[in-house]
Amino acid sequence: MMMTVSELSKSAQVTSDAIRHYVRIGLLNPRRDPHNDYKLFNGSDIKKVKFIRQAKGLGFSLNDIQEIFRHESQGQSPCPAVRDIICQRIDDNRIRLAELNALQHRMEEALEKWKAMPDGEPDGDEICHLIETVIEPL
Amino acid sequence: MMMTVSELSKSAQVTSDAIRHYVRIGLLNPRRDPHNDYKLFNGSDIKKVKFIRQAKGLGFSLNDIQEIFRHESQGQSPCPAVRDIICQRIDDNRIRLAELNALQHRMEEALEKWKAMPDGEPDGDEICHLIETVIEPL
DNA sequence: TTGCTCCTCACGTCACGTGAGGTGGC
DNA sequence: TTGCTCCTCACGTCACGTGAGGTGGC
Repeated sequence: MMMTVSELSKSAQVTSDAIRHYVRIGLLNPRRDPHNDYKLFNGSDIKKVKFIRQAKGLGFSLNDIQEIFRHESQGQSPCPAVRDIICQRIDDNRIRLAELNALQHRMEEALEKWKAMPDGEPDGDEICHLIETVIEPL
Repeated sequence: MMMTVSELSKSAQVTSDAIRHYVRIGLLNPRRDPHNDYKLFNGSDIKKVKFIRQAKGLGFSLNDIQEIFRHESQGQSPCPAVRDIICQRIDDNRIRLAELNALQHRMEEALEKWKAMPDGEPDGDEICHLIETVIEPL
């Protein structure tokens, strides 16, 4: 049951370009049709791509996933690394969320403040008074 | 009052690499010392870099800022474009925040669930049962 | 011959950071 | 000569998307 790029992409619900990308970086290693050099995937590749989707949905990067696959191919349990990585991603994302929330507040406050302000014409002194009147985040 | 890269970077509170990057993409156009080819900035460049910092803090990209500078150099008010851009960024960021919040919940739920689960050894069937037992986001 | 899918480069994205290799002034 | 700052490439980051130019099978 060998399949081509587009067949795999349909089975696993990702784009063909994503599949090609995964091959490029070594996440998938399909055999080749000796006649036309087409990539040939098997059932294990479907499982891998579905796994990639799940792991990405949990915040794992393709590099993280590479490492999980390496553990597996060496007969080691990836689970300890997986627990470590997700803890790191949770912390990272908490910081990211705080930053983006702060940004959202700054943007909304600015927009509100600007409602009462006219557009300014360039006067050689200010670049854009709307932006320059906003209090700095730091 | 001409200044070098590092002098400007100190006055404007950004790294020298950032200054060099802004020159590279044309946000700044310093004169050159004919003797040693050093970049020479003036007072207007300090104002520009400070403006860049403020605009970035409000969610504007360097491309957005390029456009604001273009308006200004053509004697047009950048304000209408600035209002449009920030509305777009507010909407974009709202979506991004919702995504990252959902991701945070998924990650925290997974970590919680995994506390009651043992590490698994590779069995040729599963890649990592921790990840594979998590419900998919879609 | 026409369509469809497949292939491989190679560049673009965003805002820098980071070597590598070399220069001018004290 | 030694240190310090400056300079210009040019690559790396993250996960693909997007042409460009070409091939095999119906």
